[in-house]
Amino acid sequence: MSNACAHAHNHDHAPTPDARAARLEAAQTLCVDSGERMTSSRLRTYELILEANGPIKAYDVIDRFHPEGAAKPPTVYRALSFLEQMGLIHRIESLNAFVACDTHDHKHTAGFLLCECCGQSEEIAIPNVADVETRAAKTGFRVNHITLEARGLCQACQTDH
Amino acid sequence: MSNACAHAHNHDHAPTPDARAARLEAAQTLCVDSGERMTSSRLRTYELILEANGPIKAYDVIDRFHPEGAAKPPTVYRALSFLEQMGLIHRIESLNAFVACDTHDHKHTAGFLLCECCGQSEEIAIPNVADVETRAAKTGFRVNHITLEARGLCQACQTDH
DNA sequence: AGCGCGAATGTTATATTATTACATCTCGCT
DNA sequence: AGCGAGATGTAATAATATAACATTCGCGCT
Repeated sequence: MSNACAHAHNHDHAPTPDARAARLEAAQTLCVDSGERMTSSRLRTYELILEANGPIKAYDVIDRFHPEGAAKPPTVYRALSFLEQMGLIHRIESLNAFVACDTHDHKHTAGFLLCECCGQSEEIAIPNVADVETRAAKTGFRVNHITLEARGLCQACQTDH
Repeated sequence: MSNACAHAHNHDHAPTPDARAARLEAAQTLCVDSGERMTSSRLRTYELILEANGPIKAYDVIDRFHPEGAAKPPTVYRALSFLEQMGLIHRIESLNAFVACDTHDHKHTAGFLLCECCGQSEEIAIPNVADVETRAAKTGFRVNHITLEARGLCQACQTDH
C-alpha cells in the first residue's frame, strides 16, 4: 500500500479474521466445484491477499509467504495466475498489484477506484460495459476484457487533508 | 508489438513520414507555447514512438535510440514522463508500453482498444466518464484520472483467423 | 498396494521494467 | 562573464516477472 502523504490512514478495509476464514472456505469450495485444486501455496497466497489492507504487490506476498523467509517468485506468480483465473483476485494494472475480488460471483472483469493517498481500492461494476463494446464495434473490434481503473482520492483522504 | 499468432499483421497504422514530420513540428510548437523545452532526447523519443506500429516498450525505445547503440534508461524514462505530462503520448498500463496520442487536443485521459493478436491500439474517447464519476461520488471518491483499456481482437485479426 | 499420467511445485537462473543518486552540463537571464 | 534552474550523463541497483528443466504429488486404474 502506498503512503504518499502525511496523515494517518487508519481507515481499515481488510476483512476481519472471521470474514477471511469464511472466504478461504468459500474459495476451497469454489475450486472443488470447478474441478481445480486449492493447494497450500494457492491458499497461502490468497490468505495474504485477503489480509492486505488494499492492493498488495507480488513481492510483498513473496516476502510474507513463510514465517522464516521469502518464497521463490514462481511459487507466488503461479498462485497469482491461478487465483486470477478463478476470479478470486484481480490484478490492478496501474499498480502492478493484486486485490481480492470483492463480489460474490467472482466476475473476471471489474472496475476499481484507487485512492492515491491511502492506497486502498474499491471494486465497482464497470458502468455501461455495453457502451464500450458498442464503440469498439464501430471499427469491428471485439472486446474480450476491460480494464477500468480510476485513480483519485477516497472520502477519508479528502477530509483528512 | 506482440505477435501471438501466425498470420501476417500487415495492417499498418504508423503515421507516414510526412505525417510524422508534421507531428514532430506540432509537438515543438506545443512545447514552446507551454514554456517547455523540446530537447533532442525528448524529440528522438517521440519520433521513435511515432514510428512504432502500435504501443512500444520503453526498452525498445532505449535500444533504437542511437544508430550505434542503446541509450541509458534514465534518458528515455525521463523523456517518456515529459511527453506523457505534455499529453503527447499515453502509457498503456496493461502492456507497460507507450503510444502516441492520437487526438488533436492531447487530452491526458483516453481509452484504448488493444488488439491481442497484432498488438495495435486504437485510441477512443472514454464512454461514460460521467457515469464513472457518479458511481465514484456515491462513496465520496473524487476521480483524478481514468485508465480504460479494452483488450480483444481488431477487425483485421478477426477476419485473418 | 503398485503404476502411470498430468498437474503442481521446486530450483536456478535470467529477463524485463524502472528508479536512485549524484555529477555535469546547458540555456536564459542579468 | 556568472548565476540558477532545469536537463542530461553515468553507474549502480531496485522492482517486477518469466524460462527452463527436474522432481513430486494426487488420483484413477488395475
